[in-house]
Amino acid sequence: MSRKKIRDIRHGEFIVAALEATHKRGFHAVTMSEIAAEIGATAASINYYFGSKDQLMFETMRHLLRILGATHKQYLDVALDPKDRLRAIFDAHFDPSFFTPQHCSFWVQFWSAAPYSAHLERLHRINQSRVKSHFRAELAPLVPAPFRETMRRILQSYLDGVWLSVAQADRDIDPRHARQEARALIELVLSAEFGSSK
Amino acid sequence: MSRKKIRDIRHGEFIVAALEATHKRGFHAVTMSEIAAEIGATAASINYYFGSKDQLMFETMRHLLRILGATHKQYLDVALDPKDRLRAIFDAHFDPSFFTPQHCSFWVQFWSAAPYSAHLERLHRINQSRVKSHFRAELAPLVPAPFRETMRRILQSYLDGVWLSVAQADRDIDPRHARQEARALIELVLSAEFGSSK
DNA sequence: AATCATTTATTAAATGATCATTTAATTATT
DNA sequence: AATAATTAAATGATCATTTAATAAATGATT
Repeated sequence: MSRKKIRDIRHGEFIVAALEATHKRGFHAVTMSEIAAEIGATAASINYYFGSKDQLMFETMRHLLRILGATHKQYLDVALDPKDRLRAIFDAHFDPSFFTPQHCSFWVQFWSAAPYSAHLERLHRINQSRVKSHFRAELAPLVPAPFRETMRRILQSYLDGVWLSVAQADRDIDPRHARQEARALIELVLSAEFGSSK
Repeated sequence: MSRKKIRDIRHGEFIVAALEATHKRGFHAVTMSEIAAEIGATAASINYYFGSKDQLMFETMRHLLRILGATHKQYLDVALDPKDRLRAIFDAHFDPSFFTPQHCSFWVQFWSAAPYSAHLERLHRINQSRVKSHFRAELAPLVPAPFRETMRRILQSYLDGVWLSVAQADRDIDPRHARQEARALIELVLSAEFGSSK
């Protein structure tokens, strides 16, 4: 049980450190030493555990993706109807454990760095299409096919835009408020009169 | 008339070069030499004209902000009613001259860099509040006060989200399509039954 | 026009700073 | 004793920026 302990502990600690230090100094500006200092360690130890700075950033992003996926799953499991399932996507993204300046900030910087790194881009693509196909699936019973893609893009762009704004706000954001507005948008989208339906 | 010519020509050339090179290599990764090479010049000449790399990036962003502001103004000038004026904001952001991978890409990277540079943040804040107050003004005659801010945030987040997606798409985006979807969202927002109105 | 002095543009090479990464040694665990 | 964890110091690469020199344009004076 204690065979892998230290390695796993450090792994987690450095990921938290990377999130915190990156939020403070920026994805590119942040140095190995700053990240290490966050937990009173030294730059060399990051390489001991992760091999390189890029790998650490990669693992940190993967960590966020895992949290997001798991949180989403939790909400899905208790969703009762299609509308609930659609809400679950937003609820996951706006979960208090996730909807923080640190996370949104790292995420936005990851977005902007992804096109320039094969590894990051792969992660980004995987998540993007995961979210996309969930949106499509949940919208299917709610919106007629001809309007579905437009509605999906509206919802998905909105979602990204909200994270962007949190990454840039100094003030802390209230997750409940974000959810409330997301629900308003969902109502709007679903209340639309899609030509044929009226 | 030819007193300032060379200086002005180079100024413009280097800004175009910065946009192009940044799109290719990324905001932070791009080097002075790469930018200069874009127009067959040398890194030192950038400092001759701009003083520093930071200044060049700053001026490049200011250039984009000016274009956006001017384009918006053009659309406003021909808008006939409140709904047209609201559309003008989207039309400007999705103008073919502006809605390109280069521009959106630079813009997204600027967003992510802004919180870490006093200069950039100032630019960002100025533009953000300019757009915000336009949205507010145009929505005023169209949406009852209690819902206005929510609708504004929905529209503005959507707008940012679309640019984000363009920055990440390899394929070229069709400005007409973007406008069409923006109009769909506007219709949605304006067709909402705001409690009291029905 | 022609000459030369002055200012403006441009560059190649030098400078110096900053980092990620490596290495080689030290300390802690098992 | 053997392995794992940690670090201080060395290495080497990459850049932005400076410097010092050269080339090009300008313009004043014959």
